[in-house]
Amino acid sequence: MADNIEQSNKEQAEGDVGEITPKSEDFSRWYIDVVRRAELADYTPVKGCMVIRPYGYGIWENTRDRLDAQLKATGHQNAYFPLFIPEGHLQREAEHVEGFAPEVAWVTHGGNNELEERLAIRPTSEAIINSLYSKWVRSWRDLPILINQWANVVRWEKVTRFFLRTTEFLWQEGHTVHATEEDAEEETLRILEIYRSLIEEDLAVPVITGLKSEGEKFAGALRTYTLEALMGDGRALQVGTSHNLGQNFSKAFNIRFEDKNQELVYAWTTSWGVTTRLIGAMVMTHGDDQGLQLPPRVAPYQVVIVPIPGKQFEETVLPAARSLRDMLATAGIRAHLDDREEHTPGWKYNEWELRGVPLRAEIGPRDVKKEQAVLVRRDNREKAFVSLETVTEVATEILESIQADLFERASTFVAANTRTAADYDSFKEIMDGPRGFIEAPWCGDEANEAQRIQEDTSATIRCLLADRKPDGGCVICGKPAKHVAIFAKAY
RNA sequence: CGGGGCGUAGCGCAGUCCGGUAGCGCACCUGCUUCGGGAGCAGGGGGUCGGAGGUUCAAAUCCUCUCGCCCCGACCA
Repeated sequence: MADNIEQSNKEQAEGDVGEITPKSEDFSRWYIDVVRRAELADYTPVKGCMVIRPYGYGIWENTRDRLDAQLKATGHQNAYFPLFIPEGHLQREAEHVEGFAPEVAWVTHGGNNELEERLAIRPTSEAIINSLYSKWVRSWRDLPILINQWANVVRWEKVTRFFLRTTEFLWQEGHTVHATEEDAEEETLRILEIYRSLIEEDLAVPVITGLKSEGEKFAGALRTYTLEALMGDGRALQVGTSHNLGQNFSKAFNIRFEDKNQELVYAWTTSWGVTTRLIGAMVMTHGDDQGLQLPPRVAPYQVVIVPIPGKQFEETVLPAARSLRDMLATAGIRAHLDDREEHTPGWKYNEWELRGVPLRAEIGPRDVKKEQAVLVRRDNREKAFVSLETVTEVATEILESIQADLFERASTFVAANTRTAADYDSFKEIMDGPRGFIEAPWCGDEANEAQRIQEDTSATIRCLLADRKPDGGCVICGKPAKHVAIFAKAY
């Protein structure tokens, strides 16, 4: 007993570093520790709902701005639809209601009066948006309609986790209407590619893209395309979906138009979304035992400047640090000067590494004399002494290099954890061991085979590789395979 | 929603078995000295022990109920 107390006192005496559980010891705890210590999010008095704190929200704003620009560039416009959906509207598409029913939150009263018709708090907006589209679409000349909405949605989840699954979350949802099936399919794939570039190039999170199986597709969709990322604990995380809804919703909501042949026909619709879950994916992909690691393109601060105190601090070092900040800002770099007097430089180094700032600039009395700054990378701690004359160019280059290296490192991990399984025994062995992605041929039998594999191994079909032809028999039953599937245990 | 664990100062915990005026480290406040990898000394402030009932002269501690969080399983971005 005395030993335990001594032990715990010793650990405490070593400082705050121990506040983050090592990644290898307990991945889930590590994730929660990083999210809280980096001040991305915190718990609230509302069960299942988190607050996204300014630093975390800054990441979301940068992510959002990048995606928004891409959507605008491809002809989409933003709009805003009601938070409430009348119950009758939600029920118009049968599969859709059934899919979402268990997780809808209902408004039953306005003030003290019970409502005649309950209002759903949107779990997604197909129902409300498509009902309006039916008013707006008359002629082929009205198409396509390309609308996106940035909004919050609510899904009554039983188990929640910061960013990955919360009762309320932020997202964008695009809803488009097209004249032909080909146009709708083209839109669905165009968005998939925009998502891929956002997630891989801006968030530096590698993904596998593909088609959802019938059992996993969006409720009411004809086809669902997905982007799947692999987390450090060997589990897959769906980070975006793009749905070709076919004519299911246009029929349910009566979206018809007169085509060039003067025929009244149903339109083709799509919907697609990414959420604040992207932040969780990024944390888990790049973080380490020191804490968070942010890709420069979405980091709220790309460079943090830590001035080193000494004699004549106010007269020499501090002005130099301010001027460095201004130079970086002028060059378009998001730079933050940490001029707090209550912390030592060493403390600040640790703090900003924990918060994932990609690049640190130190400037002290010696640097002022030499007219230089010291640049230190968060990812590998590589140090560079750089003349103030070229510091913005060098910093820009290093940030680009960090962006590329983060993606590279993550890709190496995914490649090392993507395995093929020739037979069911080796499949089970992988899922018992390191998990990760398993690529294997699959016969397409949902009811029996896909369920069996989940019961046996807890893996599910994450996606079907659209451009790959299977050779050999189904990994589960041995019957002729129809698809090459990616299996994994999902979040 | 089932199984397990945890709620004591901002954070991490001890104290609970065996009831008796709530403690430690870090953080915070004041002052001085410091500052190139989580500074030192001195002084100081802060807690309805998750919540509600109950037992008792007396409850963080015992009993009942309840809420929240975490982990593992079944459903979802």
